[in-house]
Amino acid sequence: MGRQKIEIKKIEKKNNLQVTFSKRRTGLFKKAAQLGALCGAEVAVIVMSPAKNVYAFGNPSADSVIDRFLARNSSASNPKTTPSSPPHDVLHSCEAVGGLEAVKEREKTVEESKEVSGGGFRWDEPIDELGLDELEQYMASLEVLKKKVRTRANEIAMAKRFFFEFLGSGWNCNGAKWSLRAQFNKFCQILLSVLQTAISAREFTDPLFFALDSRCLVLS
Amino acid sequence: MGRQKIEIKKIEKKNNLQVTFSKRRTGLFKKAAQLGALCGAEVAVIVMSPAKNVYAFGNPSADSVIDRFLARNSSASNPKTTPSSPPHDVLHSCEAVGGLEAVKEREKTVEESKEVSGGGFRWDEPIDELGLDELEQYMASLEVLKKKVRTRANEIAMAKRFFFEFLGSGWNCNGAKWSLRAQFNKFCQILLSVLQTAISAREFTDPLFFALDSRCLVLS
DNA sequence: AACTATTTATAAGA
DNA sequence: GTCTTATAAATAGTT
Repeated sequence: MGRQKIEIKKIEKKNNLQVTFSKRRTGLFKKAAQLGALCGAEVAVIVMSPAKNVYAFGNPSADSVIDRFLARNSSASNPKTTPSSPPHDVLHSCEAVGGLEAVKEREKTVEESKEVSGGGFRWDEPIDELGLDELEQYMASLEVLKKKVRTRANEIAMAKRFFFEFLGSGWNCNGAKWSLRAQFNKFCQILLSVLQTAISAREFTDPLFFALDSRCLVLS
Repeated sequence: MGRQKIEIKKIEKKNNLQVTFSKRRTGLFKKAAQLGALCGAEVAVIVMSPAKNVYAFGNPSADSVIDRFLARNSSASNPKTTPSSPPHDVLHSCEAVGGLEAVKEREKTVEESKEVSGGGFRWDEPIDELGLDELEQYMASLEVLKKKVRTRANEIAMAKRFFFEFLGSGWNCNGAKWSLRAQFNKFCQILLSVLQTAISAREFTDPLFFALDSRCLVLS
């Protein structure tokens, strides 16, 4: 929102970063204050700069809000987060989000990206019976997948970095078995992080969640 | 910022309030995500509606930022609770740091909830050198984690189903090795689906994506 | 849940 | 840091 549009990615010029950090931190606090004033909501915002300076805003106070937040998260009863939404509601909401055309469009896109991303690698193939040779083949297909992902034209920046960070490490190790385990470990980390971030970042009325949800039902 | 200017004071019409709360909460989270992405800052935002529903955003996670915030505040250094020159409406609701006892109490709570989530299972522990016995132990801890997740109070409906679908299958198989591979395979499927769905379903200006993005950089 | 007229935030420049 | 200004982004009211 200024003289020109900027991409939302890490600002490289340190001078710019400092200025933007200040301006946007101020803006964020202002928005938080307005939300509190307009809606009678309790709000806490904590910001740590890259240099680890801490800034906080709270209405009525950061502490009180954090206090309640933590209390709620460790208490036994939590009305908002009780597991009560039936699958049928979920499906309904999912469809309502985009409309039928949008859903079909999305399905097409998913199909396409499956084909492009897959690179001949069968994600759903059982690997329990594979020997070492086959495991090496398995890893080779992952290599192909890696290349395909690398060249996929419409891969957006985020997904790209996500994949590249993952694919770029732990690949050139000694044995397939080692890689498998290492990869398993890494997947655990990543998935857990994805979930934690998602849980803390979004409402559960979010389309993405419904999509994930039905996806998982299919996968299970 | 709309059809007409509004005063920043409590909205009386309940219908309006609900709508504005939703819109502005979303906007606030988005701003927070952008600040995190642009400046590499850690950000946590907690919002409680008048009806006491809790919404949180965190980069890398609300808990981690709160954790650091409390740690810093209890170590007697001076946090910059009030940034250099905020507008008056912000200033008056910026707050001073709370008492030491309350902080310690909270830290305990944080530790507890960490333990509950982890179930004694170390996600970041290398598993490359483990023998079969240890793998069985490994799986046993996953069983514990499974139980803990099952009973964790603040697990929301979606995340619960997501986890349960995953944890509920392929668990009671013959050997740890089989399970490892099966789990790896399943993780591949799920993660890929998560990404594909996310990629096709959402804009990349979405807060979740920024959150995921910085998360991944940390993980790599 | 979309749309759009406006207001507000802010990127770049002084 | 401050102030200014052109532009991008958020959003109040509307359908």
